[in-house]
Amino acid sequence: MRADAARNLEAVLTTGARMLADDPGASIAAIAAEAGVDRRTVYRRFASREELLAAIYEARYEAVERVVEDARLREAPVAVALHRYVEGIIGVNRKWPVELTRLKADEEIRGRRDALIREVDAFLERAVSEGLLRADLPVAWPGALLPQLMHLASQQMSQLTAAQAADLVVDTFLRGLGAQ
Amino acid sequence: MRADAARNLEAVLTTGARMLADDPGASIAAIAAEAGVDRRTVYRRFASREELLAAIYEARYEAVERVVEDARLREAPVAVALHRYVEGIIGVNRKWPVELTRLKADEEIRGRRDALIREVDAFLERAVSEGLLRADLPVAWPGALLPQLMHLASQQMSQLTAAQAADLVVDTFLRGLGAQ
DNA sequence: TCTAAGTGCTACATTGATGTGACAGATAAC
DNA sequence: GTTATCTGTCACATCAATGTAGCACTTAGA
Repeated sequence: MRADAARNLEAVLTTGARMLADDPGASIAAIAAEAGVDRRTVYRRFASREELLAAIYEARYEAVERVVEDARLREAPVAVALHRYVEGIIGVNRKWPVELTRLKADEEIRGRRDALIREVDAFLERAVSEGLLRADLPVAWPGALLPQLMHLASQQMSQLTAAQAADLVVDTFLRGLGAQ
Repeated sequence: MRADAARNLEAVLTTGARMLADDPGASIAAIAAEAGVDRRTVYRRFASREELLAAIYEARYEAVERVVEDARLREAPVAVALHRYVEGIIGVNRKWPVELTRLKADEEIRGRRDALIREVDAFLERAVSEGLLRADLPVAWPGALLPQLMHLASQQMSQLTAAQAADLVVDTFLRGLGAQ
């Protein structure tokens, strides 16, 4: 692929992620314009809107999978792994802010998503069994809360670096906002 | 208004809130079908899609305002007011799960929204000054976190009553998920 | 029972987004 | 400088959703 074509492709993907996160109904024309290319150029790369979305999700998943791998959720000390995971995901959220839940579930993507969820769930169970997390709460709660916290910090605390935002998220996750 | 018309109107509003929360691009035809009425019936009540959305937002705002009022955020003991507020909002979230942020900001609605935010922010400041909340975190953080927590509990913990979900939210908000 | 209010249905015009075709011009890579 | 690649533009077909119209039918409320 020619270098300018690669640049345009990258611009379309990241711009698309940003705009679709803001408005899931954003048109391809609007995304193309914002990315500085013609609508037709997008259609040359992606046969349909569906395919563009899939490519964006794919890009995000790849980034998330790399973060999970680097965090070594199975072996590293839980506190260390947690912080590394959170910091990594905040970075991903900022580059690929697209919301995944409304995905029309390509079978293969769904499988990868489930695998990631299982990985993180297993990690959280380890955190409970090693005494980092409380054991007196609904099992689904930590796994649901953590992504929300990371999402929130990624968006609202945009003046913080990913590392600082991760400090805040981990601190909030473990200690809450109550005094003492 | 005739009683059956009022029933239909109510069904359109609540069904619309539910479907739009799930998919912001849901068509009026789909909402009408799900609510068990004809598309044309919706257009008789609301001149445009815009107006239907405004009516749904309006309904949600009214419910939120009632909750804020009942919680007596200015006078009641902070711990009591917090729990009452959280429980009330979780109830509202469940009846009117629509996401407000993407609203096209009718001027009057925007004003009411800002007033609500100010009210809650002032309450959270009081909670800090009375020693319920930590003072060593970014000021915007608690105000951003609390709605997310309530949203999460409303959706994910659907098996809990509003009161139980509020217990969970308040406990998480104040203590976090860390052991000890 | 009567009547006005409300609804469902069929049909139609309009708009905006999607997706495709052909071609001339630009530019990265050699 | 040459060439294969990539792009922008004009044009067109299609499709789904929005919004409107008239008419026959149903039903709540007196």
